[in-house]
Amino acid sequence: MAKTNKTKYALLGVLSLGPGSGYDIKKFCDFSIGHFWNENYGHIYPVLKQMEAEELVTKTTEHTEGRPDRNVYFITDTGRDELRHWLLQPVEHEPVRFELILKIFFSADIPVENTVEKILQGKKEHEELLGKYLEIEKLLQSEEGYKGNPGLPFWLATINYGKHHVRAHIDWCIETLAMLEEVKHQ
Amino acid sequence: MAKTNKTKYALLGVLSLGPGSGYDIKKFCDFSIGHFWNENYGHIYPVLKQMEAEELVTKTTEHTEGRPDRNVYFITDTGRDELRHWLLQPVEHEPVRFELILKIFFSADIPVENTVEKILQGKKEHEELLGKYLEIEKLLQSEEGYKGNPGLPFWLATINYGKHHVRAHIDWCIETLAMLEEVKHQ
DNA sequence: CTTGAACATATCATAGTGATATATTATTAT
DNA sequence: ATAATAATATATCACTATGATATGTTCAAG
Repeated sequence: MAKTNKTKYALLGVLSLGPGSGYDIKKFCDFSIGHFWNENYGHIYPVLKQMEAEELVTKTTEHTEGRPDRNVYFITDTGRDELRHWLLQPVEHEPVRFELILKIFFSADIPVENTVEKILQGKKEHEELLGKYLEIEKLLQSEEGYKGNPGLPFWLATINYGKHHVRAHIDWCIETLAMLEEVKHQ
Repeated sequence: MAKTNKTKYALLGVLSLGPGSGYDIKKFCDFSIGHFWNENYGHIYPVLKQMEAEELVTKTTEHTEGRPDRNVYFITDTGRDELRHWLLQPVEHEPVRFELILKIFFSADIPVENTVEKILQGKKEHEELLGKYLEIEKLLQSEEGYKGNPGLPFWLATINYGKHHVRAHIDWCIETLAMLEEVKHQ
């Protein structure tokens, strides 16, 4: 059996919150779930077509002046069933590939300064991410529209996931920088 | 420009530690770098061929009785240069896809028990992983062969990375389970 | 004496990535 | 005023990655 198409379920999930075009979906992904889920046009458009053929979504085309037609997709009842079914399934094992750690593993013969540079760069990026997460968290916890929404605790949990992982990364950076200092003075 | 082939550099890295067959490389990946880097045969064999054409590796074929020929690959000086060049480059941005978190995000209408089940399962798996990492760490720090090896601090850093991330995940599980308890009693 | 793990290479269908093509409108900077 | 660029919108391409499967032997454990 080949790999299952995860994009399909991600798109069903997004469309379950409201109809939208491929472009809208991409925007939503980048803004709301981008910190744990990546989507790109190269996959969104073909998968939407495939989902239409499977009757998981329907399409209405809005004609606009100047710009290309807007293909707005709506989730069907079949689509909601398929999403629900997938949500109830246990999570599949996911392969990992952390390029930074791969480089560290093979970096014994590389000038320490270069490795330090890489880790400092990653630390900075993760600190910025942490700031972003704290802002989103504050926004979600504020009055604006979200209060009482049954999805809120779940959205906060995804932000909390980001916070934990980013902090773990920052802590690792600090410890690894200390290790590299020791290596330098040997 | 298409994505750069990361497998190539991973294989160069493994072969820089010593020659081996595709099968040997796969074993090494699973055993030594599997906690942060995934490789599979579907990519190893074709990429080794491609690397041979690029003269990054050379091949010698060992004939054996019964079993298929063993194609043993050796890294060339060109290969070492290419590896070194890649190691010095900054780390590229990597897309993320955490299926568990995607499911959590869309789980407001799913029975809480089902979500609890998923998180408990993930927590258990990560606790087992943590145990495994602590064992590997102890092994690396013990006398057996590794003492004084210039790679040791770097290998320990990759294990430390695993420890931090696994602990972050476990902590998130605990907090999320508490959140779900609250949701249940509302 | 049979089941299964280890040894060893290879291919296939499917899935995912990032870049690019195309074209208009609105906004911002010089 | 005008040039640059960001936003809106869809689509495709080349390449990379995954997991399953095919093929076939040897050796150890039950």
